[in-house]
Amino acid sequence: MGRTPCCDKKGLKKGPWTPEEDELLVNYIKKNGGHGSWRSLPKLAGLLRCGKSCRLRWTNYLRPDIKRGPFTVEEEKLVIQLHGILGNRWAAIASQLPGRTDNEIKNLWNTHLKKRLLCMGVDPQTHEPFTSHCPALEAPAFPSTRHMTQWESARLEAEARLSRESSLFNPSFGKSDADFFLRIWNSKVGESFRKFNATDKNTCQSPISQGSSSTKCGSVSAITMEIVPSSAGPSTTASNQNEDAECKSSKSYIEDLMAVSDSSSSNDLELEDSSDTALQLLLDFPINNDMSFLEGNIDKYETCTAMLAENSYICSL
DNA sequence: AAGCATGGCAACCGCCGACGT
DNA sequence: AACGTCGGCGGTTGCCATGCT
Repeated sequence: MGRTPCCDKKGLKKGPWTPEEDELLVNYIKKNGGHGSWRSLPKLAGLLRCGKSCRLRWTNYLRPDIKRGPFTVEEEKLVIQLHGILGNRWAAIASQLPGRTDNEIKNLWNTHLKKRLLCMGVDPQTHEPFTSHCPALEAPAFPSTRHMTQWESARLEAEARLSRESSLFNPSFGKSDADFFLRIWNSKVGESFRKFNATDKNTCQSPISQGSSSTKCGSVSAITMEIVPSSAGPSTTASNQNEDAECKSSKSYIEDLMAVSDSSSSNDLELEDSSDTALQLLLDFPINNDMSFLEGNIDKYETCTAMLAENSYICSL
C-alpha cells in the first residue's frame, strides 16, 4: 500500500550547501523548466541530498525571484500588520511580500520585530499590551499601553465584524477571519485600502468615504493612538486630559461599526455593496492606524533595554 | 591578541493535510 | 478504508560573523 519510501537518508549529505551543489540544482531546474518531483530531483540532478533539502534550498535561497537585502520600513510595517491578523503563519505573510520567503520573515520577526514590540510594551504573540507579567512595561512606564487597550477593544470588535461580514461577502467561504482578510487584502478593495493608507490617511479622503453616506474617517482619526515615547515618563497630565475624549471616540467607533453591521444584515446585499462594506471595514480596521509609532520608538529600544536591565526586570514570555 | 557573548541567518526537524496506492 | 508518501509549514538549532571585555 501507499507509495514507495521517500528516500533512503543513509549517505545523504547535510549541512551548508556548496556553490557546486547550488549550481547543480539551479542547472537542473532551469534545464527541466521546473523542479518536477522533489523526491526524484536529487538523483536526477546528481545531488547527494534529500528532496526536502533541495526544495528548501531552492525556495529559500536559489529561486530567481528572491529579493535580497534588508527589509524596508514599509515591509516591516506590513509584516507587523499581517502578523497581527495572521499570527505565526509565515507562509501566508510571505505571500504578501513579493520576493521574501517565509523563513526570511520568520527570522526578521524573531530577531528584530519581536524585540521591538516587546520594547513597546506589546505582546508580540497577541499584539496586546502587557499586563502584570512585565512590571517594567506596565502603563505607568508606558502610557501608550492604556491607549492601546482601548485601541485593542476596537480592533477585536472589527475582527468580529469581519467575521460576520465574511458570510455575507461570500457564503461559500468558510475559512478563518485571517483567510478572509487576505482575500480582501489581495482584492481591488485591498489595493484601494493600501493606496489610501499610504497616501491619504492624513487628509481623511478615502476613496470610498467620499461617496458613501457615512464616513468612518472621523472615528478612525479620533481613535488613532498618540504613542508617547517611553522616555516621557509616567502618565502625563496631557494624556489624562485626553482620556475621556478618547474613550468617547472609541465608543463612537464601535457604535459606528455596529450601525454598519445592523444595516448590512437587514438589507439584501449585492456583491458591490459588500465590496464597499469590505473596503470600509478595511478603512476602519485598526491596523489602519499609523504604525509610525514603531519607527518613532526604534531608537528607544536600546534605552528601553538598558532600563530593563537596570531595574532587573525579567519578562516571562 | 584571545576569549567570550551576542545576533543573524541558513538549514534541519517534526508535524500535518492532501493525495496516491 | 487504511496506510504511506509528498509537499508545505512552523519551530528550533547550530554555525558564523561581529562586537565587547
